[in-house]
Amino acid sequence: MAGRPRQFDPDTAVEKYVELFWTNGFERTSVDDLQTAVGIKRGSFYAAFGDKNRACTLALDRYIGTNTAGILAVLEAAGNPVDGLCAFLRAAGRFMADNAGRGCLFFSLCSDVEGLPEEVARFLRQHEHDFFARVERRVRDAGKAGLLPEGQSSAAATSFVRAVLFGLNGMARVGALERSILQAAETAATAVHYWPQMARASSTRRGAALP
Amino acid sequence: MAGRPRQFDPDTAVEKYVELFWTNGFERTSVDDLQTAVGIKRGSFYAAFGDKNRACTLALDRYIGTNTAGILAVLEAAGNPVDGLCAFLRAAGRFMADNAGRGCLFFSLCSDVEGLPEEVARFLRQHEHDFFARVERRVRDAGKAGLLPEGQSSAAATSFVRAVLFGLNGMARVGALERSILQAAETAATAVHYWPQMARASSTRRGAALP
DNA sequence: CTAATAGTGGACCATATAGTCCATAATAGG
DNA sequence: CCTATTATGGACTATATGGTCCACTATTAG
Repeated sequence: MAGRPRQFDPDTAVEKYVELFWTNGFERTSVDDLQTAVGIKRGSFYAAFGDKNRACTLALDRYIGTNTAGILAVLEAAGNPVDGLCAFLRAAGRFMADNAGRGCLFFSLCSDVEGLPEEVARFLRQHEHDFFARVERRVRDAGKAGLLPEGQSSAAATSFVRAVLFGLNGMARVGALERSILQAAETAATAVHYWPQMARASSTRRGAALP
Repeated sequence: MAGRPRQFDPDTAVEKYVELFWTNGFERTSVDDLQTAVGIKRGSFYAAFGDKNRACTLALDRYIGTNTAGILAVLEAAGNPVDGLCAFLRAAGRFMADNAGRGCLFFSLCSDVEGLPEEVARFLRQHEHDFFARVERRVRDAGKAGLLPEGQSSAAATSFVRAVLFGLNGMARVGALERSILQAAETAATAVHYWPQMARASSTRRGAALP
């Protein structure tokens, strides 16, 4: 097969795209930005990547393969599921603190999924589902070991973890201090650690029962 | 003072702006949307509101005066600070669950503050600061009563609450189930309830100490 | 050397956007 | 009634955007 060889490396291009989408979000990253970051022109960009949505999806995929996968590895590394969850929350805190101002590309795009093109949105929803399925697996293990708050489903406990992760991301994005982010993660981890000692409902509770 | 009378009510216009910015965010709400929602033309819009940034700030101010203030009232209503914090978290959960897909206008804009025009960003930062100052006041009260996790600063505990709130918002925006959001809030509230019984560091901890 | 193939630059297009301008219309005070 | 004053419609501008097109160029297989 003949043809003129590409004059840029699509792989390192995607790396730059990760950076752009991460720092500026989907809408505020223009095709122009994508071109100039790689030093190519429109023709080359569209030939290589199809369109902005695909470029974003590729960037996301790359991002997940590096950063997100790394955090999930922490979740699954520890022998004890509760230790895994705690280490996971702390690692997430560390990560968010290290990315003050922008947080996590994956969670940030997820938080804005309603406003994204369907193609990107589908990709995100799929991966968000998979991500928390892995969290829930770990939480279920904790449940089998009797380490969840009394009477609480693993779905409920997973929801808490999900909220904390989205929350740490939000904090990073509002520009919270590194220390605040780490403290929040730490407090969440401590709570998880104490799950086995928590009863589900307290006498002062107001809300209705939640299975 | 003479002059042609306005043919629309700026107050109800702002109400519609709240709805628009809340549902679509800042960028995805165009000046055109703002016009047509009120049934006015460009001249009238700019004469009445100045520009898009001011319209957004007005909408935010209105939103805070109704929704945000309402939630803060829950925080401060209960006699016991811990009960206040728990009720506050549950109320936030309820609110987010009731606003699946869009969450809270205030927190959502905060989470995107880096990408907003400076005028709006300043307004947001100011109010975010005030908001959590009020939370922290309540947390400090809890601290005085010895109700924080052992050795944990009120700043740290406040950060946790902050993360949970941003997290509930994120969950609402990813389209989490109503039940998941409520469960997350409930689990967080339970954790707060158990603060007095938590020691700060556990033997299995890894992270460095955080004052 | 030649032809088929694939990449490149950059002009071009349609559309959307925030914001300006101004002639016209509707008031209230004199 | 007249005039100063304010609001209105809507044309207009400048700019940015995602995306298409195509003549041109650099390859390699034969």
